[in-house]
Amino acid sequence: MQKIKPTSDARKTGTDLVFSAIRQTSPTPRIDIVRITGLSPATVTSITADLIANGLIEEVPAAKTAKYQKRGRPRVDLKIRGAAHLVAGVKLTDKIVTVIILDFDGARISDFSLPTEKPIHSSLETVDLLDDALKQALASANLEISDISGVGIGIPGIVDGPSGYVYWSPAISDRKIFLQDMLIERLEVPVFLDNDANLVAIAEQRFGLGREARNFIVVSVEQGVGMGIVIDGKLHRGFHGCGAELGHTKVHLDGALCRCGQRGCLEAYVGDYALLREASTALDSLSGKSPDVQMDILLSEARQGNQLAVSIIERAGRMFAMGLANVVNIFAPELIILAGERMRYDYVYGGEMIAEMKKSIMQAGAPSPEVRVHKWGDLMWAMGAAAFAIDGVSEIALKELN
Amino acid sequence: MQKIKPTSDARKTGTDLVFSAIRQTSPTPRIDIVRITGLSPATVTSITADLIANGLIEEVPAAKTAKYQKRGRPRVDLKIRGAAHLVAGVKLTDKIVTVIILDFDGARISDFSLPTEKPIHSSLETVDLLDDALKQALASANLEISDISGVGIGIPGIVDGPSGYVYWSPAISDRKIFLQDMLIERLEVPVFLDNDANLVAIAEQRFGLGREARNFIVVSVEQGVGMGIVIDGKLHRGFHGCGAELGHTKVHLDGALCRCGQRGCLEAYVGDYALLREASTALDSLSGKSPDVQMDILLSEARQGNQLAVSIIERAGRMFAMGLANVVNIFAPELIILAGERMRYDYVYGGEMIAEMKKSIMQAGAPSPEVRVHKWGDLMWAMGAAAFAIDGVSEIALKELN
DNA sequence: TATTTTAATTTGCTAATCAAATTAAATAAT
DNA sequence: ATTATTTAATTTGATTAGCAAATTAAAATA
Repeated sequence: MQKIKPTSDARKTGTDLVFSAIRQTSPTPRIDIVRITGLSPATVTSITADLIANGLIEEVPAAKTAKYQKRGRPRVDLKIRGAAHLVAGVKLTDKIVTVIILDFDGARISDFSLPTEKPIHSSLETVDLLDDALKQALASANLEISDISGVGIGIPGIVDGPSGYVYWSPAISDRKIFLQDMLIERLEVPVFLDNDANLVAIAEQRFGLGREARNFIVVSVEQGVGMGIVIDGKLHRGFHGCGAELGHTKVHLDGALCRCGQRGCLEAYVGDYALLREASTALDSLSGKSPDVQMDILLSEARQGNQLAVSIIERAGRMFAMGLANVVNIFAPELIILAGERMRYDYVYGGEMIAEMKKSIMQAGAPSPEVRVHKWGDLMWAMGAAAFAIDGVSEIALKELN
Repeated sequence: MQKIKPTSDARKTGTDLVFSAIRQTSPTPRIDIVRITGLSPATVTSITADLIANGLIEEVPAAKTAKYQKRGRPRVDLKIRGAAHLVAGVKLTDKIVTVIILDFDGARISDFSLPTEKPIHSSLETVDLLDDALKQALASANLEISDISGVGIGIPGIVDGPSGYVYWSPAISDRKIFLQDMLIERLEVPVFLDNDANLVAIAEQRFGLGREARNFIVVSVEQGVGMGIVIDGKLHRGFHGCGAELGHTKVHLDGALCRCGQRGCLEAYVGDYALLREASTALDSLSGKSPDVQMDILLSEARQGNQLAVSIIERAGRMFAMGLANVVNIFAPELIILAGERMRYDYVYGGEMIAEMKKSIMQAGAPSPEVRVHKWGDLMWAMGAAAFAIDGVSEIALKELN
């Protein structure tokens, strides 16, 4: 006759609910938490007291900008207690290792970067490299490894996030490595590893434009085209844990050759090397220059109206629109975030591309997603890694909270 | 100091957990439910007693095929009590309305179909038509509408499942209609409306190949190409509630014209009309025949080795593979179910297509999804609608369980 | 100074759930 | 046949997450 509730692991406890509500709306009074979580005021009082006692959150006596509160007992805002933990976020690319140190509330403590000596390292060298970069970053901020509660690491390639297993990465010479385990052993702190594009999505969710959306995708362009998918507030990684491969989505049957060996991949039309491949046969001015310079030339030629350059860029934009439209047709997010640091990818982020994409969505009256461009600074990727670490550390902290 | 759990709506209560565990593993003893749900034996006893008392489940004294149980008190299997409720599933197409009646356990009670007089109806006529078909189906099984606890209805087009709002359907002349509300008013039973492809996915999840998977996609081919996505055991509908549009995924920039008005849609390469469009310019034998007959001719020509027919079919298969690979690259499901009734779509379901698709997935060592073909009978679509109704009725029943 | 208003806390209870002990129903061992 | 063993299910008694209702807190307004 009696009714029953479970204590199963997957389900969120009240404490988790409250904590993530606070994290989402940062300085927020208890009544708002009541509204967000649906818990009773009594319960919220009890839980928040517990969290404060454990140092995970704190009251900020300064009430919020008066706003709609005219009279009555003033609200007391709650926020994540930054001092509770420090985390590091590390981004590995072929050229540079970037490290950022954030407090538990996401405030930047310091950042650091270290150029790599060569583009590809073995897994052992990678561990050395990351260890080295982290230690230097800590030293420059007068910190020690023991001050850090967790390290998030984003690397390009095919990575199984939950297990920290790397199938393949363009920055690492060997394949199928348990990189997370190797790093945990070396660094002696909790390490959270994932594909870099996934981590950018987490950064958008925590600190960026994804704070209010529960279903969105983040497309990030660096060398390749990366994508992170957030469904129902949760990063979707697919069953093998590796997330999505927008760059290797096919946009043309038997199309252009991609560096992955397949044909017709989106990346083979919009990646730097793909553009230069076309441009080099048409623009003499490129010969002998480095790829970066070549790209600059191509883009400035296009801006100045060189028809050839324009047509190359335009086609890339249209292909990109097509790839994006496919994601929308399949997934129907409420929001698409185009996140990136480089202004030079104008052709990708431009209004024309977005218009083209919207034209390619099967609509028949259903609302189409909002598209927003987020031009982060160059620490975007490391921020994502750090955000991931904060998530991981939070989980541990809440579990230990007993 | 005290720890707190929520009663929020979204979260599953123990009763929900137990009920869905039983539904998934059908005749199953209590200890297995203990293992599946993680609840304690005491709790399972209590909850199942409650469910039995309310008539939603029942004990089946005949123990399971002895198997691994050597001695000890014999297990008592539990299953959904079929007699608890009856539901109807209705599938609307331009040619026919199919109705199936299932009991609460998914056993077929009867089925019925009614050809439509014209391919497109107004929304009011559609309500009449569905009402009529349902009533006739009930009559033929000696049932009345009051015997039915819910009706699931699958229609093609852009449908917001949760709200039962139809943006557009090829079978209905007017747009933007609150069809579910209209039907509830007319039929006076709970009505659950959704896109037909989504409902096939639910059927696979409940009765078919998706019973053991938590992340899978179901691709169903009828006139168009439909897809249902199940993520984490839940149907993914996207934020506008309309599910995925695989058929209007773009596989060619500025490609073939689709009946949706856009260019390069997958459907414009693999749909019947697309194949016939090509074939009619090349195969004289087609002229003057009806589309169905034309398709039969085309396919039999291809089987007999007519190179022209073969090349048309082959290209469609490759395009299909490309569209499917894109879904895999984006979603990474563990299982792809190709569900359909018609043998004639061999070219779609064939091993070559699957091989082609697997070649087009970005892998680098990550496991690729299993592909399974499920050739249902012609009641597949109605079964899906009925499965959806069972879900809906279950939810209501559990909520009322006080 | 009293009243109103809103936020937060306290108090006391309810119900979901579990741990541990017990009973049930079978097989295996003596 | 009787007893021991094994596994399934139930009962008993406690625990605790969470709520409703009452209370206190801290402000603005009358």
